[in-house]
Amino acid sequence: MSRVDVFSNIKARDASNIIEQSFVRGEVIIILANCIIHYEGRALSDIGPGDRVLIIKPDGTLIIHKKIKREPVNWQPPGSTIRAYERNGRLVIKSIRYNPYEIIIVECLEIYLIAIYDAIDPYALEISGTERDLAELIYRNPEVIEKGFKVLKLEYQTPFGIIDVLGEDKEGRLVVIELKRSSAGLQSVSQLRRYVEAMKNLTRRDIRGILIAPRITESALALVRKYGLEYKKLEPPKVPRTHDGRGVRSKKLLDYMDDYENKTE
Amino acid sequence: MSRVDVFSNIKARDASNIIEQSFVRGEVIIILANCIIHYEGRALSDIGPGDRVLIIKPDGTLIIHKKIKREPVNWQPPGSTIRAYERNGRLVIKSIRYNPYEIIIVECLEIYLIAIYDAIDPYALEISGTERDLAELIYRNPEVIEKGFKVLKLEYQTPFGIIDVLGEDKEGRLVVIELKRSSAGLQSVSQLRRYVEAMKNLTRRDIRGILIAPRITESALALVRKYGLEYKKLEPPKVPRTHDGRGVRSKKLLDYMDDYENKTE
DNA sequence: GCCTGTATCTCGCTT
DNA sequence: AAGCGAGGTACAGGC
Repeated sequence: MSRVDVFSNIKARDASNIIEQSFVRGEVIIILANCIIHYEGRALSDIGPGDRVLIIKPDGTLIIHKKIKREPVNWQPPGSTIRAYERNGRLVIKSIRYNPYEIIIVECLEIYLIAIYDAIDPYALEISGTERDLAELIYRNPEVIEKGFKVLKLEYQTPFGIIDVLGEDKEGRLVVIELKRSSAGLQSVSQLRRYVEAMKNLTRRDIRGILIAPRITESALALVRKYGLEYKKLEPPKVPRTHDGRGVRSKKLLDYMDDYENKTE
Repeated sequence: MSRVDVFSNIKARDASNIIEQSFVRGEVIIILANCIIHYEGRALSDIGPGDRVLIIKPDGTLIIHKKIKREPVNWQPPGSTIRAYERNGRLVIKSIRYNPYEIIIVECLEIYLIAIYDAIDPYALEISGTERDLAELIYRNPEVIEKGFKVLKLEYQTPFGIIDVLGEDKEGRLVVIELKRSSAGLQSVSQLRRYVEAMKNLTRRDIRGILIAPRITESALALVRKYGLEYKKLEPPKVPRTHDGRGVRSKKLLDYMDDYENKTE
C-alpha cells in the first residue's frame, strides 16, 4: 500500500467523506482548492476567493497558505476539531477550537486536489545556538562572565518575572543576568531592570544587572547606562549534536556546503 | 490547462528538473517526501529521516512540516533562493538566504508526490480586533479613556521607544498610554514604565501612565501599582469589513454558525 | 539597512 | 488553566 493517495476531479460530498475518514485514521491531509475563509475568535477575519494550500494534521492543526509568505493566512492550532461536509454542492471545512473559542470556515469553490498522506516521522529536531545553550555555557564556565563569578541559580523566580541567571561576583555582590541569543534591544534592558528591581525588594545586598548578548542596539546600550546596568558581549555556542549525542553532524553539513560551492560557481 | 500537475513514482533527476522549472514559472510546489534536513544560520539544526510536507512558494519561501504542530520544523523566509538537484540518486533541495546567511539542505530518501500548483490568489486578508483597532477607537472616541481626555499623538517616538497614544487629561497632565489587544502581563507594564521615564526626560510636566487592555494578570497589576501607573479595561473592537468597506459579512458568518449548530447537535 | 513593536503569534515550562 | 518568556520567531512601519 502506498503512503499517499491522490484525488482530483472529486465531488464535494466524496471529498468530505475522504477528509473525515482520513482524519480519523490519523493521516495528514493536503488540499489544493479555490476557497473563501471566515475566521472568528481572538480576532475576526475574512478573505475572498483564491487558490490556497490547506494542511490538516492529525493533531487537529489546520494551516491555510497563500502563494506567498512564510506565515499561513489562517490557521487553527493543535487540539482543534475538524469537520468536513457538503453544502450547496460545495466542500466546507470547519475547524473549532475551545478556550479560547475560535472558528474557521473554509468554503471551497473548486477542489483541485486532495492528497491523503500516511506520514511516519519518529525523529525530533536537534537544535543548538539557543538561549539555553548560552545558559549552559555560563553554568559550566562561569568565568566567561568574569573572574570570580559564581552561578547561584538558573531560572530564578521572583514575584515580577524569572531571572535567567542569578549569580554572585568576587566582591560578594548579587548579579542578575539577562541572556539574549541574538541582538539585545530596549525590551531586554527593561526586562533586566525589572528583575533587578524585583531583587531589591527581596534583599539588601548590593545588586548588579548584566545584559548578555552577542550584540546590542545603540539606544539599548544608552538605556543600560542610564539605569546603571552593564552589558557584556557573548554568543550562544552552536554545537552539532546527533541523536546519540556525538558531534558527527557538522562534517556532513560541510560536505553539502562544498557541494553548493561546486554547483553555483 | 489544469491548475495542478501531479507527479509520483518520479526519479530524483526528473524531480529536480520539474522543481527548478516550476519555481521559475512562479508556481507553488508541494512535495511529500521522506527526508533528512540540515539547517545552519542563526542557529544550527538537524533532523533524521521522516515523512514530511514541503512547500516551496514563488516568493522564495520554503516551509517544511512534520505531521504535528502548527509551526514548520524548518523553513526559509521569502526572498530565499531555491535549488534542486540530484545527488547520489537522491533529490536534494537547497535553499539559501543572505543577511543573515542561512542554509537549508533537504535530502529526500523517497519522493512520494510532487504537485505543481499554478495558484491565483488576488485577495488580501481583512482582519479586525487588532491593537490598531483599539487605537482607532480611542482616537475617534477619546472619552472611552476618561472624560476630558484628548489625544495628542499616535505612535509618538521617544529616544527609548514608541508610545502608542500620547494624550492629555482634563487637568492638563501628560498621559502616556500603552495598548494591548489581549491580556497585559509584566512585560507590558515594563514597557509603559520605560515610556513614562523617557517622557520625564523630555518635559517637566506631570505624567500619568495608563495601561489599556481587556485583561491584566495579577502580578502585572501589582507592578502597575508599585510603579504608580494605572490600568484601564478596554477591548479592541471586532468590526467586520468587506473588501469595499461595508459591514455585510457578519451575517454570512452567523449563517455558517447556525449551520454548525444544526450539524453537531 | 537597522530598529522597534505587534501577533488570532506558537511553544514549552512552571505554578 | 493561567502566567511567563523564548523564538532560527515573521511581519510591518520608520528612519
